[in-house]
Amino acid sequence: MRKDIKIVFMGTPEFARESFKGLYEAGFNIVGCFTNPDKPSGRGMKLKASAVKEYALEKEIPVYQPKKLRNNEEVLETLKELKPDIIAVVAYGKILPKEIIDLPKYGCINVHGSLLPKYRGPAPMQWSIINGDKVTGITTMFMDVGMDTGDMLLKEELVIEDSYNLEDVHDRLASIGARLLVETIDGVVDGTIKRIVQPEEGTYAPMITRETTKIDFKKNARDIYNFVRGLSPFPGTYMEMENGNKFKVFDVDYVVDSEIDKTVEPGDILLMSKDSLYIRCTDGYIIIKTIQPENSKRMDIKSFMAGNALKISMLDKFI
RNA sequence: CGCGGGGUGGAGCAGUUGGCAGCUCGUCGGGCUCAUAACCCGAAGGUCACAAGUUCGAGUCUUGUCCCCGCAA
Repeated sequence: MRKDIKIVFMGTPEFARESFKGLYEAGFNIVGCFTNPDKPSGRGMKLKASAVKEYALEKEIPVYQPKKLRNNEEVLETLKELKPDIIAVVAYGKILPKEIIDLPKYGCINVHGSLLPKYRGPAPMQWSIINGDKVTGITTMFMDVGMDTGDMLLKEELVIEDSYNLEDVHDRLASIGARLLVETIDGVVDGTIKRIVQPEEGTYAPMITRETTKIDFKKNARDIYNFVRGLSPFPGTYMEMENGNKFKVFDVDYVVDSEIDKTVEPGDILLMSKDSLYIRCTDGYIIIKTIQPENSKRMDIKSFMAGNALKISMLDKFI
């Protein structure tokens, strides 16, 4: 009976909340949840609770928000008192020390947003889209002390449609993850699941930083397209003009054109009209569809060109 | 009191040292005839967020209030 299985859940953002919700609705006995401390965010820097905390409060599950886990006696004591059979970890944002990993009877189970051993690390979904992968998925695994290197349990693939952006992939993987986590725990408890050792070699998906979200027009059209959708709608990408103006870009189309005017260089404006803006890249051009000027909100290109056309001229160049 | 931007006709914006409220688009009507991004003419539509103040006169200056947004997390 699921009700007899005591679970401690650890997670922070929305992606984790889906799994949390999945476990709760599946009827497991969730005895507590760990999530990152409330952080100042939004306008006015007011403290904001994580998505997981909000859900926990709603379901009246005890919440713990330690700043650190390593060498933290209090956390260890708390966990020993909770006596979890399983600790389920989804996008928690902290590395678990060995003494916690070894604590639960059945171990610690993690949901990861890629087909391991590809894309270990913090941003698997983003990089799989950016790299133009056709397929990604969810892997559940037993945690070990490494970064997403534990023994794998269940996998499920997701086809990345050409039209998907990060939000599409994120939402789909979040719900697959929730379902797979429940299946995994069922399987681990009744012993019907077998663990698969990961190959040593894998790839790593590093954190996305602000600096890595700039569009480089010296790349191919298809790569830029993947780059933009892999980072939309959050955190978004941006393009920068020679004069320092920056524009966030959330949605683009692309055209590969070998006949393209060679007098126009990558980064140059190929064409602008009342409702369009085409920018040259290496093997074609990028059609801007959704844009956001600095200090303004995002808008479709038509609205943008209606009011901001004077701020951009054909002579401007994106760098 | 984290930093910053803004509230002007349906949308996006401009509005200089305070002096009749504009632009691009859309809408409606008409013409042309079909335009490799952009055809032409005309019309409707605004208590310039709200309140008070300074002034002969405030979208524009001062003060207060409400609302919205970006960065950063």
